[in-house]
Amino acid sequence: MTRHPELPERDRRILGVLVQAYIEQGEPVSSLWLASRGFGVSSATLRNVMARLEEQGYVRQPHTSAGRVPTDQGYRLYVDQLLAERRSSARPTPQIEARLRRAGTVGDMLSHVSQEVARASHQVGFAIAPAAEMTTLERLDFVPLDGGKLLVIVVAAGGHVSHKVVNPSEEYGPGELQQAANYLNQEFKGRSLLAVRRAVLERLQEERTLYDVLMARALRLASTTFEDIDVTPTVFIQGTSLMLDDVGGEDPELTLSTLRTLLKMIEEKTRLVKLLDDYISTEGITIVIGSEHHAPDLQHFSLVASTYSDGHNTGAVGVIGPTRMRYSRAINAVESLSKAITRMVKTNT
Amino acid sequence: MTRHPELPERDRRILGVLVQAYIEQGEPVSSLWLASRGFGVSSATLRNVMARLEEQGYVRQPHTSAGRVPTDQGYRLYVDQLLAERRSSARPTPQIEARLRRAGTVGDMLSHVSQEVARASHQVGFAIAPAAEMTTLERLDFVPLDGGKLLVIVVAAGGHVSHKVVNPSEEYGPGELQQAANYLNQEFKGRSLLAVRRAVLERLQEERTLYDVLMARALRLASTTFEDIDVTPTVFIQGTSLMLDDVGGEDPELTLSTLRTLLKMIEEKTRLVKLLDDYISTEGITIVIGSEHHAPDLQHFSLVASTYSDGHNTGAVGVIGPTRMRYSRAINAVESLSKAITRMVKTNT
DNA sequence: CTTAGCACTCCCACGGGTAGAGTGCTAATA
DNA sequence: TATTAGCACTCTACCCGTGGGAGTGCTAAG
Repeated sequence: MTRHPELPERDRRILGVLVQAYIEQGEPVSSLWLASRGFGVSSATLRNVMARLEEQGYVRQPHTSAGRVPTDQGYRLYVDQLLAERRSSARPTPQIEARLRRAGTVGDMLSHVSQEVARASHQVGFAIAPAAEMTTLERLDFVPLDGGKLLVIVVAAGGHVSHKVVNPSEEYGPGELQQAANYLNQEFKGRSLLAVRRAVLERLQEERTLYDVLMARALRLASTTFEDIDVTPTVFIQGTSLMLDDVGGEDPELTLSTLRTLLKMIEEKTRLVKLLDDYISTEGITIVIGSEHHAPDLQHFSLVASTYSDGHNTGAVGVIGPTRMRYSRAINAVESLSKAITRMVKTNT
Repeated sequence: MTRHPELPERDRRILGVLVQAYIEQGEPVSSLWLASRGFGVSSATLRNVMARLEEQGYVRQPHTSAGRVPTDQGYRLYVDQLLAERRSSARPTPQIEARLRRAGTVGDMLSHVSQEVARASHQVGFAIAPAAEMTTLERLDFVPLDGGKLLVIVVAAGGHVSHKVVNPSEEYGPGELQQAANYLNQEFKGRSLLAVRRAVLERLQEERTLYDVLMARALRLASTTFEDIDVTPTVFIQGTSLMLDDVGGEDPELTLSTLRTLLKMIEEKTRLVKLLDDYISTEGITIVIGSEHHAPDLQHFSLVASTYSDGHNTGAVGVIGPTRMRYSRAINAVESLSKAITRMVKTNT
């Protein structure tokens, strides 16, 4: 966890204070200011330390006669330190959980989660539902619509519901639809949607299927249903208006155009999902800072996220904000919400 | 439609050109510039006209020695003129409609619609689904979950699906759930959700209900289901990143903080819905410009919206942007998309 | 009613000059 | 060897005055 073993203890502490101060005040931190923070050394000494830190890439100067500002590497050390110290300070979640419990559906709950994590962290917050393809089938239903179309309702474990309209090539009577649903439910309940899809296709190939016309028709219906079962998980995002609070402010890095790219990414949520798929393989909190991102348009933003699991599938909660973000607050928010979700889905399932 | 009858024809034409120019260029329009636009009069005359227009409140000067800028009242006359001229220039929608047709569910389609209207108008676009309470019940389903909870799936006419988890006070066996669903479907299919809710409550009061225990239990279940059937329609919004394009620009009215309030409203979509409920009683295109809004935080924004209908219920499509918006483009976008939806839901139902 | 001419007003971009903050360096000190 | 006081240096941000220029309103003539 703790990289940077070469850095002397005192330098590290000073860097910590510096980063913290910059995060809070948004202005380059001067040696004089640091001296007033009770290190027991003079500003001159701190200047020496800062020069060293700069050489090593932890801080930089906006211009010659200005204080120091953390680099992404500096932030990195800071959050590593933060994470190392925290250990078990994992706050529970008092009344927020009650609010979540009131949500009717998983979707509702996650929508609230994204809102809460945004509020708590003062950043853009998001919550991602587990990928539908991995959840297990609970029940399948067909509802006939006008014009030969069918509404298919798929209920997955845990109360996830998805639906779509299909336009089958054959005609089905109402009774037959009922039968088909019964047959498919009986046959495939409890399997993952992905597995169902595979099984349906396999069985359609088998010879003996040919003898049972009804079954064959049911299977064909199922295959149209599952052919593109949504691979993109649902994403909830809240707090975008909070972004603008930072922009006018002190941070000159945070221009309108960078913000725009972030907003854009938020709109096409699929990108966010891909992003997280890349990073979040590990359990627990994941933090990606500024230039640590692969994508160049995220250079000025940091991500704090955590996975959650309902036993079978994993989703994610997190926040996105400027690199100069209150990491401790963000980490707390993300962790507590992620724990809250885990508890919710466990009791819910 | 055309208010402002007192304004002479020529003045009106000049105002039109002025507004158009300001919308496109974003800079105060000078008498000299107008003179170059072939009115056959000199700049001095135009100065006289502009002075008159200013007296009447159609334009104003940012400062003494600057050109004129339209006021909200000026924009109003401009769009009224625009709408009056348009008449039947209603463009159809060529390949966009094809894209919409690919959408699986109504929700998907509206999501695309909001995207398309945003793209076409270069503004924030939105699409609102008809209020669920007014659609008619097609089918009701209960799916038992763990822990005594129930997943209720409500299918409304046109393929709208909503679902929620309820925690009934009584226990229900799987067979009974099936029975209850059958009973309720048979009894209430085809009525509006609001009517169903009323009918359920009424019937619960009736004496004879007491004799049929199963029926009573079914009705109690239904009443928990419908007690808070979602009154807030679904809203889809896209194009928020486009907002930021304008902000850095020429328009000094458009500050970050006003933008923030707009973003906030977009996030709590309910406000948008209320707003539209207020304005959109009428059929056809509705336009609200700047200070015509009741809410003070919308003073700098304009709304261009249109309702659509599937025969029973009405939803809305529209865009929101700065008062200095390309109204003609916005109107075209909104109208064509609204027509497209209408056609879609008609063929879909 | 239109128009040429003209004086007037106000914005804005430019430049210089200065105060102040903060640094790096050097030399002295523990 | 690490710390510190002192000092010169650098850069920014701000203030202020100033001139050019754009655009107007007004007046008087057509």
